[in-house]
Parts: sequence; C-alpha cells; structure tokens
Amino acid sequence: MTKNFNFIEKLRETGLRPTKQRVKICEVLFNRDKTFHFTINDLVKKISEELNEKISLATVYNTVHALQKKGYLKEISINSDKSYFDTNTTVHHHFYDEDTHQLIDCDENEIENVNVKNNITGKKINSVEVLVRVASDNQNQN
Amino acid sequence: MTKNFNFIEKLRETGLRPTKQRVKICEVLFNRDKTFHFTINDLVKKISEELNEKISLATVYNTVHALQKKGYLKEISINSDKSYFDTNTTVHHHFYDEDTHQLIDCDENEIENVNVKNNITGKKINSVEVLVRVASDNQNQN
DNA sequence: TCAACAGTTTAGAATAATTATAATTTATAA
DNA sequence: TTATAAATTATAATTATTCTAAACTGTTGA
Ligand SMILES: [Mn+2]
Ligand SMILES: [Mn+2]
Ligand SMILES: [Zn+2]
Ligand SMILES: [Zn+2]
Repeated sequence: MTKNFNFIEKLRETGLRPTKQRVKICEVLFNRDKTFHFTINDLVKKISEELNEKISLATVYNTVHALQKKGYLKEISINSDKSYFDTNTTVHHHFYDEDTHQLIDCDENEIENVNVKNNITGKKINSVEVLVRVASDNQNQN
Repeated sequence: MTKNFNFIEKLRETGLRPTKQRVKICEVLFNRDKTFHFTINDLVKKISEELNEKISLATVYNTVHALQKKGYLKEISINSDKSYFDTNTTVHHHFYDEDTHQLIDCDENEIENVNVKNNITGKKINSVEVLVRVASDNQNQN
C-alpha cells in the first residue's frame, strides 16, 4: 500500500471489506513516508491519538493479521514478549536499539549481500535477514 | 560450561549455590556435544525424560534465567510466542526451519563476515546476527 | 431500493507464556 | 550444629494473544 492513497479501493482489491475501522487503520499505518515498526499496543496508542473514534482491541488484532496475510505487513521477532510489525514487507535488515527498544531499517547499502554458502538439504531459503543490536556507548551491565 | 564437567564447582565459582535442581539442569543442558536450542517447555520435557526427580516449573525458569545472567545461556527470539535459549553463547548465525520450528547453528564458514558499513550515531554495535529462514521445497501457502 | 446474508466488530472470556508471592526447605558460614 | 540467606515450590497474578458468540454493517442481486 502506498502513501496518500484511497484505501477503500485498495482494500476492496485485496478482498477485504473497506470498513470504517480498516480504512482508519490503513491511514494510520500507510499514510507516512518512512517505514513504521510497531507493536499492537503502539498502534492502539497511535489510533487513539490520531483519531476520534476508538477501535476495539480485537479489531486491531484482526485487521493487522488480515493485512499481514495479504502481504501489506510483516511480522518481526526481536523480543519474545510481544510481536513487532513492519510496514516494510521486503526482505531487509534492522538495527535494534536495546536502550529504546526501537527497530530501524538498514539502508540497502549499509549491509552488503549476505552469502549463505551451505543450506540445509531439502530446504529452500525463504529469507536471509540481519539483526544488528546496538546500545549506548556507556554500557552499564548489572 | 563445558561438557562432562563437575557442575557443582562450576556453579559455585559463579556464585550460584549448587542445588540438586541446578546441577541436574546443568547436566541436561551442558553434558552434550552439540549446541542445544530449547524452549522452557522443551527443557521441562527433557528433564522428565532423562531424570527421575521432577523440578518445578518455577525453578526451571529461575535456573535458566540465572544461567543466562551468568552468561551460560543466550536468549534467541525468532518466534514471538515463546523464548528460545541457546547453549552456544557466542555471536553466531542460525537457520530456522519454519516447518519443524527447529533452530540450527550455522557453521563459522557457512556465512562470511557481515560488514555493517554505517552505524547509528552514538551507539555501539553489540552483535550482528543472521537468521536464515528455510522451509521445505514444496511450498504450500494458503 | 432494500432485504438477505456473509463478513466484521466487539466485549468479554479463555489460553498460554511468563513473572510474582509467600511459605517451606536447603545450603553454607560461623 | 545453628543461624541465616538463598533457593524451591505451589499457586496466584500478569500480559499478550486468541477465541466466542452476539450485534452490527457492507454488499449483492431481486
Ligand atoms: Mn524477554
Ligand atoms: Mn506468531
Ligand atoms: Zn523494517
Ligand atoms: Zn545457536
């Protein structure tokens, strides 16, 4: 989904009824310039900040999963206690800021092609992604 | 912790009292040749298979976290609904089999050094790890 | 246009992983 | 051996997520 778009048409095209809730969620997610990395909770917060209406938590889950299934969102796992989603659905690499718990896309040219020399027999490679964990310089472990 | 070891001494050295439960868990985890990737549930299952005594779930959680804090275990996130732990605590890469949900270490030479050209300013890189997602060749998406 | 029907929303219950609590037990230092 | 702090345990609490089932809405075709 591209920014500044008629999400009603876009949703209909992919077989999702363009309900009020879905259109609103799409606007929050896709009407932006940069990739958006979010948890369900982040999204719920954004919705209540940017919109008047409130959308039930179940609907936010339903819609995010529907959009993911249609290929408009991608799930990212960095932290096992909650799911992150990503409006950038391409195979790409991330920085993860361990201080702020923020995910940031790597630019194409920041990491060169990762070459996997041997694969597991009988399996095909679906994706090769790099996670770069960063933290502030003055480390204070306990 | 190395295999075939006196875990009583090893635990004491790191300031953990070598209780019966901890020693048993260490034996299950570290008396093996290959890296062990496991969920808490996997470990509980292994314990009840390989030992007579039963160890409470709370103690398994406590011990795994204690060992992790001391640097004998590493937490891996591939799937957001449960935590994986890894007896290989070095920075290394993984294959993740999306069919069987198995994590497998990459050999050193299977992926060459990943070069991160730009970093986020003010941050230091803690780790650079690759996740290769694989699945059986005959894909059946829905 | 508008009824019918499938698809969607919703509140709330259920589930599952994990963490907290608080009483009991154990390891160890004196 | 005893005192004390640390660890274990059963169980309750928490949190993210999914399920349920009733109410509601978007769409289709008469
Ligand atoms: Mn965690
Ligand atoms: Mn998942
Ligand atoms: Zn991203
Ligand atoms: Zn590993």
